[in-house]
Amino acid sequence: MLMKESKTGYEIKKLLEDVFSNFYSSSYGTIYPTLARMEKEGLITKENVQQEGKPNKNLLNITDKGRDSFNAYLLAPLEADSIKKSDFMMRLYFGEFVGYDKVILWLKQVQEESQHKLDQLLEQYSLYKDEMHPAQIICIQIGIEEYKAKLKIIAEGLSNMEQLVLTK
Amino acid sequence: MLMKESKTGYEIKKLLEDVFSNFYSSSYGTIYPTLARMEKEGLITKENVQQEGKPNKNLLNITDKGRDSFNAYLLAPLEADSIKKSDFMMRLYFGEFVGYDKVILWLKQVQEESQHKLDQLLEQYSLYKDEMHPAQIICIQIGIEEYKAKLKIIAEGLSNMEQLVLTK
DNA sequence: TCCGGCATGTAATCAGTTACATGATTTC
DNA sequence: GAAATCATGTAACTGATTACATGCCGGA
Repeated sequence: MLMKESKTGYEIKKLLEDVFSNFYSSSYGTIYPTLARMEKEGLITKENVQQEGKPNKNLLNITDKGRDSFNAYLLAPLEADSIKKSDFMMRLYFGEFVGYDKVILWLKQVQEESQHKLDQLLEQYSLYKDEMHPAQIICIQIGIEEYKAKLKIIAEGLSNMEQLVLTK
Repeated sequence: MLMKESKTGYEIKKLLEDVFSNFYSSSYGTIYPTLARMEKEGLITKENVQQEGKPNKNLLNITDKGRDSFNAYLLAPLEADSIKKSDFMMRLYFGEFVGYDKVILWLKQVQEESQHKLDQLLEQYSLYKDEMHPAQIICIQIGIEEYKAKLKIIAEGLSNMEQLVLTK
């Protein structure tokens, strides 16, 4: 994230919560210790910047060693994705042990959340697609289409379930 | 998993690797300690079964207290999904720092893996769909359609990328 | 002969979250 | 007056992975 311009830990956190939130998670408890380790290893340097009305900040700059390390990472073999643990999917799997009404509730809840996530991605896409690299476009499109697919099945499942409730 | 019939820790592990692998991960290092804790809490009982030619096994049975606990879980609010960390998506996001050829390599690799996962899900679906509960069908269909969506974008992305390589 | 399957379990390690502490400023 | 934003960081805890130990059987 520092390849193009320097950032603070706080800004990195916001980026992770925003664009990266679809395939990465984090918290201050990992970010700041990692940053400290990276400084110790000479991958980044900290530059203290005084501010008025706001707390001082540490602007992080990437070093040449840091650039080398990042490039080496990009050339290294792809790491396997870690599985997303989904309580929703788990419950669907055990849906036979609850009533249809409960399953419908779960579906509606996840439908709403997924729609919200999709809307966010679509907005990001329309805002930035002109300045995005082709690979980034693929990245965001995968997110978009995965949510659309999920929402499609949820909608179909809901109408089937609601039919089942009526005919019972 | 014990609601319908008793199982061993080993069988639970296999199930987690198989059907549940799309939305849950695990290892012996979590399974056996969890099982031990559940026995201590009175949610399950262990029944030692002698076997010939094979090591003895501990058949796990759910208790009434265990059933109550499971039902209480199903009635409790849905827990948020934990994010899937994806090295592939992360690299796509930073694709501008490598050549198109490298991005194409990543895409092809994930294409193959995803196709394999999709084939597995489709096979499971065709084998068991007649005996599956409607909610389970939704669960497996979400997995199937998500992989299809991912593969669709990867295929589109690949042909765009290959075009870009040629015209450069 | 070696590998995979059956079967249970532990120990060391690593990674991650949550909650806190601090404190000024701006917005509702 | 409360809450959110800016901003950095730590400590305690929880959770998970990895690798190992054990050992027999059947098949390539």
